Amino acid sequence: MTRTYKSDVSASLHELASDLHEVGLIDKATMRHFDESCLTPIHEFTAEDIRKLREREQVSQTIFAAYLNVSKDSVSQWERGQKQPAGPSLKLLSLVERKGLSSIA
Amino acid sequence: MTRTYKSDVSASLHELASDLHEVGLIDKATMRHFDESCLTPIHEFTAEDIRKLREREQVSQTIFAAYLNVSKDSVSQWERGQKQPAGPSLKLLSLVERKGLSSIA
DNA sequence: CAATATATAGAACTTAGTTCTATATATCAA
DNA sequence: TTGATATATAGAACTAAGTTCTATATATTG
Repeated sequence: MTRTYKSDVSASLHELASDLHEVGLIDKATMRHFDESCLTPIHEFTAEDIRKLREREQVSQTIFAAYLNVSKDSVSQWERGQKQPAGPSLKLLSLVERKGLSSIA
Repeated sequence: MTRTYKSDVSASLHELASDLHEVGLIDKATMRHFDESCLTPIHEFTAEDIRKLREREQVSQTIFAAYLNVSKDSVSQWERGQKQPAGPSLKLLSLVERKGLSSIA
């Protein structure tokens, strides 16, 4: 199964870098840049994007909201372009986009 | 590797329930209750909890913040009890707690 | 010494996220 | 048919999360 390959590699790489850091072979700045370069870049989501994403996962706004731990009204507002998801919400939407709803169950 | 077993099961179960729903064998209400019962319950995090969690992952506030897609100041405020993480932030903290930082890379 | 990483502290600001009510359909069971 | 529920839109009002900024302090590193 290749589905979790990426995160396992990330975990291993981080552990290696972390160990190298502890032993003093790489400094904190390098460690920081390493970590940040590992992070999947996060993009904006249009109202349309969000609705498509939710429909791809075949769930109602209520269920989608429950997965993200936000209110159903928030999801509704996102999909109508009345509110823009920010910070941590964008992160969760990115995770769902890349790894599916069940990855954040 | 057992690390992703849980989410694979979740995915499969959701797909099965989803198919049963499409075929009309279970209604939307049941589908909703099914999905919500699948979600890992989310609890509050004290300032201490968050600091411990971050230290377990061996990263600075800055890096931790980058993973969650929040500002470093927010993490600092959480750890000092000045602000309480809410909704989507709590969800991300729960994911990190259960599956590790790399699971949300 | 100078520069950077890390973390605390506090203040001011913006707006995301919540909650509430109302409206409208569709589905489903009695 | 009727009543109850699921789903979704709409708008208003409120709270506080999250952001950004500045200042301070310490430790580390070139």
